[in-house]
Amino acid sequence: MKMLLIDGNSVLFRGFYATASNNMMRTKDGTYTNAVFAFANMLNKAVTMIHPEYLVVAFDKAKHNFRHELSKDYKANRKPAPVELGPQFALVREYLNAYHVPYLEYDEYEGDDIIGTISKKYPNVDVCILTSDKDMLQLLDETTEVYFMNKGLSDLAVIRLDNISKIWDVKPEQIADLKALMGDNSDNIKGVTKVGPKTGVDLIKRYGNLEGVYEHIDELKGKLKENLINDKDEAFLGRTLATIKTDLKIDHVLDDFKIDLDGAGANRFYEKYEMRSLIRNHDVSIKRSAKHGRVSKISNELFKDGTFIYMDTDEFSYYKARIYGIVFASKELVEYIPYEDLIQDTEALDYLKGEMKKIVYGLKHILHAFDYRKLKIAGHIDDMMLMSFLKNNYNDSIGALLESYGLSRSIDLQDIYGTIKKPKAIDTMLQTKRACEIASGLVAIYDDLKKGLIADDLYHLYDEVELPLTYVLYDMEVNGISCDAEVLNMQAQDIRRRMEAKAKIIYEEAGHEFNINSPMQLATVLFDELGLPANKKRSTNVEELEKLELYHPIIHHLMDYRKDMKLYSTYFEGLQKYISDDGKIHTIFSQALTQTGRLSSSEPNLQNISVRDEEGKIVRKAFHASDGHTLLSSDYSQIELRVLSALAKEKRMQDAFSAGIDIHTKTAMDIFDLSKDEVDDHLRRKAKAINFGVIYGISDFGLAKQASVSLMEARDFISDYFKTYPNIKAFLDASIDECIAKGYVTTILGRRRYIKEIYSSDHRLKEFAKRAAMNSKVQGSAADLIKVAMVKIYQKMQEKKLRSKMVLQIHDELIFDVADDEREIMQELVHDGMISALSLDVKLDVSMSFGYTWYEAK
DNA sequence: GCAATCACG
DNA sequence: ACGTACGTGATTGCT
Repeated sequence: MKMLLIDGNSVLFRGFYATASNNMMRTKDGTYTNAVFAFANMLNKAVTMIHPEYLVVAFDKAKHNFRHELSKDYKANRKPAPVELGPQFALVREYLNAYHVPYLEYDEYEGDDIIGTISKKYPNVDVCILTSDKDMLQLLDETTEVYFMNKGLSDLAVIRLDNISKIWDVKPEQIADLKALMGDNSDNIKGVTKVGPKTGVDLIKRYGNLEGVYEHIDELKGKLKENLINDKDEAFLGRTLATIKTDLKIDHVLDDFKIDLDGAGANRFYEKYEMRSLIRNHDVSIKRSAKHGRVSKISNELFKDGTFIYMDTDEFSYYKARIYGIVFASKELVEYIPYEDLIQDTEALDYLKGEMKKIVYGLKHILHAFDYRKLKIAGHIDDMMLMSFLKNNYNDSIGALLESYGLSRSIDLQDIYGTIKKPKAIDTMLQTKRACEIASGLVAIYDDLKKGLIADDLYHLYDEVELPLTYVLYDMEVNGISCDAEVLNMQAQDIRRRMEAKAKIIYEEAGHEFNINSPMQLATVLFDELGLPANKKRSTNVEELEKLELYHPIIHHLMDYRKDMKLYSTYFEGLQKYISDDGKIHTIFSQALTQTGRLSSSEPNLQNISVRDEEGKIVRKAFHASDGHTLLSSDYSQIELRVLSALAKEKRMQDAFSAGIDIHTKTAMDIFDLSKDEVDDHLRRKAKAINFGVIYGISDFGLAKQASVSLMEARDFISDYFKTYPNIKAFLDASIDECIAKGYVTTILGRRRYIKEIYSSDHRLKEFAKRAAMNSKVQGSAADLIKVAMVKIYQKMQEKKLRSKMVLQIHDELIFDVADDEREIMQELVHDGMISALSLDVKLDVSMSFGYTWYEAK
């Protein structure tokens, strides 16, 4: 049996100084908490290390005791505690009460004496003393050890009889005598003049104790002897003061100290005083088991709030993720159930598929992983990944989320599982620890996060758009889109032959072979060997190559080669490896990634399949509908400009959209003050460039480059544009002002993008922030719009039990795999869903087209 | 692992 | 006087 005795004042003091700084830990209302935080940390660390059956904390009271009676100087030079520490004496008692840790304090005794007495009182109990006071070492014996706090909070030195020499080279019972000789400034024990640790230890080792020293006083000589004689009374008094008493009358029985921690109580304390990182550290049931009854206990406890379900997985596979285990977590319990146990635990499985509310991180991934293993999860499920994405713009990073709440980052996923190339042998202890820490961290954050969403007016966006959308995207990912490997491969071979021929020509022009794919080697050939005029950065991108086209025939071939290389490696060849056994490509839609609220698509990216030129566009011939189905492509026309005109309330532009006039032509007419017939292709291109420029966050330089006009001309365009559309100008200015005022900009549904660069003193960054602020409102609102449309259309399709499937989203375009007998209903449903997703102050328009392949449906 | 390039909206 | 269009992902070469 073990008992942990904590020297309260000593631990609190040392904890305070270990964490003291200019910017000390304090709560929102200014209460300093650093010492209590450190105290709690040490207490929990010791409890974890020792696993005591008994626990008690002893404090000093700032009263007079027998030592003061003996010496008026005792502790007389003590300075009062720093003002930041003072109130924490009461706070630590509140903490101990909350945690159900017994503590003792007496007017007439010091903490040391309480600990001394208890440590000697129970011969059958092994005693561990947590302190930072070296005096305590005098209590060491066969059954007593001291856990000694060093400088920081990180390590605890365990001092036993056999290693006491680490601190003092004397025996425990000699420590008071040693102190009597050398004195102790903190207690104002004067000691013998000119005797310090060195002489003191020397004397004690030679003569055993004070009595021994004075019996042999004649063996000493000189000043030392003189001082010893002069200070004899002082020395004996000092020993009495320094001796920890072990015979106090303490009115307690052992059972009073029986450990009975109230983890939930401690958690409430941590919550109240904003020490959330400690929440996971208390003695929750971090276990690896599937003990019968455990899960039902969780469900009973947390029926109202929901239980946290954390899926422990590596990141090697998305659709067929390996589930190592599931953590069930609540505020009181954290339990890791290994997969092998889980699948036999009917209670746990029933709980998962039952209607009780659950909270997860990354729902869509869990749905896939569960589906692959034939596991079920149902009920209302909150997804903290989506919540934190909306609240803080954290893109799919548990680490960042936990850290932002003052919780430590926990162990990196890669430290447990390694990488796909270098998988690790799994340390199950570490694995369990990590998963449980994350789960309990997320539990601690949930309420706050939800409150934050509501406070930031983001809850509707979460609950009515993002969360339902997760199920839509899950379905789209499951559906996939059929892709014919043969079609891709035929083209791939064609292109490869074409490229090889091109390469030969290029080598001839260059005079030797080199790696055309290496921009560095290519730059050498072009700028050094062929002597073509180099740009500042020796860039070889198309933009620069185009400028060189007239200088040398090699340029044209290079551009062809580059284009073919891209098509070959990324599309015609590259896409083939993503075709699964079902003949389909299943992309992954990231819902919590982009800065603006758009989706992103990866493995493979199906949002950047070639379309702009004919050679590339034929990739789309490989994507086709399933049997008895036809692909339907439906895209918003000019969605971002329409959103802009609505947000800016720019009547002239809104009217043009309502009238169905070509917007770029209309812009050219308006800014150049021309009739429709006077606007030629060239002018329309300029107008188009400026329209795009406005969406991207206008800059004269960017426009000049894009529209190939002079900087002067670009400035004039912009000035004319803003004169024509003054509300656009006002809107853009207001967007920047909003960003400066609040640190973020909002979309039509309240989605936020934080742009801290707006406060940068770096001109470049600040200008970027302004453009991003302008663009994000438009791009983000358009993203809101199509997300709502997707949810509405999906719900309608479910209601009507249609067999057609939504398969892709490309920012302003939706692709459906439509059952042939559902073409009419789908056309109407999709059209209406997209047009009326949100009520905007502008007419929306979609263009729709059917085709067996994606190429034809355009 | 990063830079350069280029595919899309 | 800065050096710039906004948002993504995949491939390649190179350190």
